[in-house]
Amino acid sequence: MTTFELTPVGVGLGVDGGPVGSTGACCSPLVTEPMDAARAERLAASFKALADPTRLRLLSIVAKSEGEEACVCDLIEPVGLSQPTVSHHLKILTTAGFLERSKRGTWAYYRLVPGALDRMSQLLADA
Amino acid sequence: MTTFELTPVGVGLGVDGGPVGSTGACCSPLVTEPMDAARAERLAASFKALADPTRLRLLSIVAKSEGEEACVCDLIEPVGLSQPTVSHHLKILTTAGFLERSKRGTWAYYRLVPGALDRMSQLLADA
DNA sequence: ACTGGACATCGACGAACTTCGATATGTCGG
DNA sequence: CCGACATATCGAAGTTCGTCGATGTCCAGT
Repeated sequence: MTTFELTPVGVGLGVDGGPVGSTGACCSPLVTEPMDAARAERLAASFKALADPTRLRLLSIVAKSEGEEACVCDLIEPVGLSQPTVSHHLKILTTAGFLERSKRGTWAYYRLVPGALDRMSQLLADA
Repeated sequence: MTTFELTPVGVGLGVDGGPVGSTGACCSPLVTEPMDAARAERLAASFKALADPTRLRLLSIVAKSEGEEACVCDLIEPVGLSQPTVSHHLKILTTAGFLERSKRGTWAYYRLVPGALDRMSQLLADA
């Protein structure tokens, strides 16, 4: 597992419409800088955390829960998967910076990290 | 391959802060509807197309290219992968609705589909 | 202390993904 | 028509991912 990134970092796709030296037909050699591999890797890790239907549903359920938080037991039945699997997905979302965990008593409550999704939104908008 | 979706469809994560019948401690049985499986599947498919560093770099390069379009030969060298691999990624991005292809002569030119990324941005913002 | 419950971790299996070389398709110039 | 080139498609190999059952850990009652 390529170890998901800690937090979604803000970076655009890097558009600026700057004129590039136009070669006649094709294959102009200078694209200056596209998007460095490291940045692409981090961004992809964030999107990867969102690239699963179960995880999107988990985010949705947490978001619409009272107090904007939900414990694992609230999440197992709606998604229809085993408890270890749900726990696994929640860990991925937490490691990626979209959820935060707070344990109270026997239960573990998950809630949305305030600006996380908005930051991803901004990334795509700036593209 | 789970056949990527045709176009990113607009759907929010479904937040509305509505009060749910509060059971005493935990595990309230009624979450009404989180996000139907089909919607989650489509959204996840779109994110999956963005969940790869190479594809993000391809989008970036295309976006900052002159005329906002680039042929495959422009893309192979920057990402440092084989031509079949680049072609493969471009197909995924095209099938997902982020790129469109137009063949002129021997070359295939790819450009961003106008509202595609913005639509994804909106999805996350509405969450 | 012991039992029961909530959650996390581990190990394993099948499916999906990324990548490549080889090959097919299609286009232009001679 | 033929050879050179730009892309796409086709297996195949290696890796990653999603899922589960079994197990470990921690907390609250009795």
